[in-house]
Amino acid sequence: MVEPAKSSPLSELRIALPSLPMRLQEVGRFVAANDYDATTRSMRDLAAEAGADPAAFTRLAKAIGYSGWEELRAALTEARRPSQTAPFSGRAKGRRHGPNADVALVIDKLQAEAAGLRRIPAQPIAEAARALHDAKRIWIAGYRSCRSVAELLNYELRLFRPEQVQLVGASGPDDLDLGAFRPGEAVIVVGFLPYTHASVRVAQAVYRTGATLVAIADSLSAPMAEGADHVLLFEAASSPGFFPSLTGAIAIAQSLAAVTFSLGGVAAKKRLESTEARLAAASTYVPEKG
Amino acid sequence: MVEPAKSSPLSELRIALPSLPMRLQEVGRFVAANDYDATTRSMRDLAAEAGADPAAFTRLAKAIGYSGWEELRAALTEARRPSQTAPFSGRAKGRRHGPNADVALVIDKLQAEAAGLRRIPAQPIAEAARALHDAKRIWIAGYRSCRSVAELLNYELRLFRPEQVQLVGASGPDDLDLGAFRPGEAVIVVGFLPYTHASVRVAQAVYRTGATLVAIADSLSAPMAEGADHVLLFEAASSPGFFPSLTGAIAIAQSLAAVTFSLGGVAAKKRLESTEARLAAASTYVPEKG
DNA sequence: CAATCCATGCAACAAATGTTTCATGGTCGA
DNA sequence: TCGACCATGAAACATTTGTTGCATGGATTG
Repeated sequence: MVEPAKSSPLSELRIALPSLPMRLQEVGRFVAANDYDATTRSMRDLAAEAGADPAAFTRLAKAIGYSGWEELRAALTEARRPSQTAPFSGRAKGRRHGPNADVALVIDKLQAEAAGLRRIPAQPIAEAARALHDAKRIWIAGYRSCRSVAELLNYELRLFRPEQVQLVGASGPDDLDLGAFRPGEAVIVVGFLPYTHASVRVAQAVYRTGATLVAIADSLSAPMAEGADHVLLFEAASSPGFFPSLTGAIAIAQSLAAVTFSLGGVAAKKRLESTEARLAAASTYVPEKG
Repeated sequence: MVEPAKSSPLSELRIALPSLPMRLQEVGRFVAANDYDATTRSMRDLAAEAGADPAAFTRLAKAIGYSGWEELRAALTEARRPSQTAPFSGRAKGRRHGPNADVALVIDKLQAEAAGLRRIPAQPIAEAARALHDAKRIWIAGYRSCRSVAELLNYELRLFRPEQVQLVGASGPDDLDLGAFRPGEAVIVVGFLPYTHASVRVAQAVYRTGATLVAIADSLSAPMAEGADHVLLFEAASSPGFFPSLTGAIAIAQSLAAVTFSLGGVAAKKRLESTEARLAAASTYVPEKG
């Protein structure tokens, strides 16, 4: 038999799963679903919880190419090892090539992003959320790669404030919306270096019209951050790679939405529930299986 | 003696550390620094690596108030369990009101997201990137809140592979694209609970057509993950709040793009540079000052 | 200086672990 | 229908696990 290219034990398991005997499939699914317990608890413990025979675990491991459960579990624990102390990162740093160089790159990147998240100031987010809560209407603008952030924010806010949240440029050219800002409304602009002209134009329009400006940016000196009422900073360049990191911006956006929702109290909750009910009625989602 | 408030076993360990015998301090520091290995490997193994006596571990555990090493390890294991709420969210939940409640919510959320990022397995991402690199064409699908992830991925990949990357449903109804998948092409599907019918349909179409399926999902048992060639897992429910977290998915998407780019070598680099040059010529961006 | 205490390594212990073997029951093909 | 085959559970196996008792050696105290 030709040995397939080595990969994550979990995916090995998953691809071999359909061709296995029924009981081993059950056990295999259990392992895949509880892989953390698989690495930490004992075989007999797992067997008891899965309602299966201990021997089934050994057999499963052998069926997918390991010498036994012990070896499978060792592979799982290595695969689950947190990125900060990853097995190869130390060695791989010496030689920047080879099969592990890619893994090292991913590990570095995730590690840097996690560190960047911890440096995001929390207080400004809470304050901005209050501003959003008080706003009669919320506009959201973001261009190019920042558009994903803007759309996410738009999506989540609309879940519980559907009529009052709107993407800039959603229903026509941006310029039409730029004149529609009013005092008492809030405008969120997302952007980082290099800054698009479009986002700067939005910021200037907000300034002119007297609306409240919330900037999500990578620097205090960003064009859309100047004169903003709330500036929420994240680190776009903190991680290796060739694109600015957006994880910080996404985390800010989601925190912002979460706090705004929590400020909304029972009214927001009711709104969210009715939205969810409508989506369920339209059978947008696959029903959960027991 | 008054028992201090129960907290993480690691912090219990740290505060008790200075008052311990020298050898137990060594061992304690070793455990604190390698707590992942402490939960997965055996006491004797750790002793060998730390250059200490196995018994020292039992003694250490007893010295800080546990019945033995086994109980200490169980506590460490529980503390490390993924998908749990942030360590100090318990405290924040106590006082859910007051002016700082919002800030606490944000801090909890960011902290949890950062922890979640570290638990993302790196290896599958590197493998999936290789699959993308080898693919003749790349399709990307994501619906509702996951659309932002899909669009970001689409944006970044198109920076250096413009003709070969495409959003499913970008140029018409989804159904047209579903029949266009071919073997040798790759399709990325992003989704988490609750899963949309649309994303599942895409996954099924991929399966039918023999293309390579890369799933970015929150669970191995997600409908689009079954039968996928690569499954990239993130924790959507790891952070407090009312909405699944997308930071993990974004981080995965960006890592995926970064590695794929790095695999592309000089050709990808040239492509990226020419794209940037075109954007600059169209004066999309505000020129940098200073 | 002597007596004591305590930290520390070693070795033996019982318990629990992963593995293997064997008997059983079911399924498929001739 | 019979035979071969395989999946499956129960029990026995050797190994490894965490623990504890004991001897040693250095530090502390009177």
